[in-house]
Amino acid sequence: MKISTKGRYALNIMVDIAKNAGQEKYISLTEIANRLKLSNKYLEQIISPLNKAGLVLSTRGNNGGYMLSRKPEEYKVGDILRATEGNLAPITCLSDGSAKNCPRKNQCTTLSFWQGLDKAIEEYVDSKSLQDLVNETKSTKKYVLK
Amino acid sequence: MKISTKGRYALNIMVDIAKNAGQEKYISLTEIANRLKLSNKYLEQIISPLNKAGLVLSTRGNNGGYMLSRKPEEYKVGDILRATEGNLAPITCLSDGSAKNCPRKNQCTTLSFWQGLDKAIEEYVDSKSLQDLVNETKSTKKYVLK
DNA sequence: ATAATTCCTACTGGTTTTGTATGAAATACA
DNA sequence: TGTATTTCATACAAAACCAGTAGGAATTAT
Repeated sequence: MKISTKGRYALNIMVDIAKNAGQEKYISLTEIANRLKLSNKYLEQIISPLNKAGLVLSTRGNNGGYMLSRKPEEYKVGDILRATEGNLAPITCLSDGSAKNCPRKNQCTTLSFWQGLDKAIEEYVDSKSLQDLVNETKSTKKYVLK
Repeated sequence: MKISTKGRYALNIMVDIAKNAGQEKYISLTEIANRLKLSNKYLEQIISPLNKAGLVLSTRGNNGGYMLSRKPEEYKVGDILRATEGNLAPITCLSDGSAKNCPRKNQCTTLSFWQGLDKAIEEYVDSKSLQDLVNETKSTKKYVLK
């Protein structure tokens, strides 16, 4: 029951953009990758679905890059994860819809349990916003003061 | 974010035992596999950790098999899933404990989000019992009456 | 003895994950 | 206009993981 690096890195990317560009300007993936210490090329593949889903805006060419399309508080974390992970449903028959016309539907004693788990997950990830993550940034005050 | 067949089949096995043997007698895996229409050999591998974790009791030899070690209402579904899936934590650094001494711990803006997701999942799976699943069995009355 | 059963471990084909690699298309700027 | 920079698209590949199959040893009732 693991989230892949795509989902994890996608959150990191979005937090990085929120903190370093927001909706003010475009920043390049190279810049983001350097800060996150992750492969530029791999991040390209991860930001692509975010771009297609309209979660970020992009421009090509020199001085191009990405920026947020909304305010950080207007992104549910669930939006970001679903765009990159595909679907958070814990079992396939829920995510591909096959549960609805499953021949064993009436004999299945676990379906509603899984539906409940799916709901618990969706409700949690949709209860948090990108701004909530940005707010997690630890204060560096003690180092500054010293 | 998918549960593997191990976790899914483990629940099916436990429900089957609860419905057909409970703590009264031992039933063989062959019998269970036939009812579930799953591979006997594969189920052997799945029931093994359940046995080692003490969630079922077993006897070998002729007329051997498995039975529950407790009443169905005394199993949290989470117990069964954790025994077979290993761990339900959505990211590795939570399940292997590496988050605690992670060098980037203070810069990590997503850790508490993932901890919260983990908690939401654990709380849900621990709020349901094996008996809850058994109770999901649909009535076959309409067929009987017909 | 024999048949039935759990228990143990190795193997395997397929899929998914986690990237790398190559290059085309677009853009700013000198 | 040419060059550097950037996104965008697609192919490739190693490693890990998943979902089972296979063979046989140990145990037990009859």
